[in-house]
Amino acid sequence: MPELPEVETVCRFLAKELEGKVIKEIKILNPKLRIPIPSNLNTKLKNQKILKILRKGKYIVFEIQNQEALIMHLGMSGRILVKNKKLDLYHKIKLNDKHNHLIINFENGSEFIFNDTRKFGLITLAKFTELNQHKLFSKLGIEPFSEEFNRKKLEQIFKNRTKSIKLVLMDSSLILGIGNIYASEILFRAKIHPEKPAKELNSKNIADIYKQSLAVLEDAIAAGGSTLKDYIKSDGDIGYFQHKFLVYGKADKPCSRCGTPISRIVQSNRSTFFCERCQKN
DNA sequence: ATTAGACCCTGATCGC
DNA sequence: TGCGATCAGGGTCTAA
Repeated sequence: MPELPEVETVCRFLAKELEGKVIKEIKILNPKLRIPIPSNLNTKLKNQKILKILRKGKYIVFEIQNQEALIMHLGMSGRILVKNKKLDLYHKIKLNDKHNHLIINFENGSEFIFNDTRKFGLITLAKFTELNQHKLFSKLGIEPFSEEFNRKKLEQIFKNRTKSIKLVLMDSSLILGIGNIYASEILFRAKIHPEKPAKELNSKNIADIYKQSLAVLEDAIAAGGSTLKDYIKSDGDIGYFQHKFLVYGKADKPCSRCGTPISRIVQSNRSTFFCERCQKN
């Protein structure tokens, strides 16, 4: 379920909590995920220090002292729990342990748990220096928070593309990190119809999409960050954050801008929410 | 090459 | 209470 902002928030928390920490032991409870968890994880990573934790699209990458890269993806239902003695005192909300896939114990007593009900997530290993050539990363699109992401580049991506703009925004081989929720939110704020073929957008539309993409993602990260504090105090779970959305999940509710009931349609098996009246472009 | 749709898996919820 | 249909914020594979 997490999109770029949620993964970013998780990454920041993990970085704060685990960078510089040394892995004591990794236990694989259930290797069955989108890619099976490699059985040699513990052998490869035991007694190794975590140098850095970073985000690539919706992937989380742990740079390990021995130049291995531990790669994780949360899929739809993946959640991460970090517990240490202090947090454990406050630990109230329990995940269903049945879906714990992996536990990492650290030398300082912290415990990291990867939990994924639907098993669409993944945990795997790669060489850190060869990350960009890795099968998972080699054909990824542009990162919204990078120099590459600008109006010109968007224009280029949209040009000659018959695909609907909503599906283009969600296509991770073109643009990274925008998922089903934020695609709807961005188009609402940019006042563009989700089924509009990308190539039909004019330069004003493109400028709006550029601006609103960044704004929506930044807002969500900010919201995640502020939520995080409270989350950690009461619970080690850093998987889910509830943001307030303008259109997502609001079918039949009045549009916040004009009062027209929000529409729900299906594009490529995914729900899209939009306002027929506001999003005519 | 590009696109829409089926599919992977489990659980919650809704209508009958 | 039970049952089926539908839905859920991910990506990948395939057929056209």
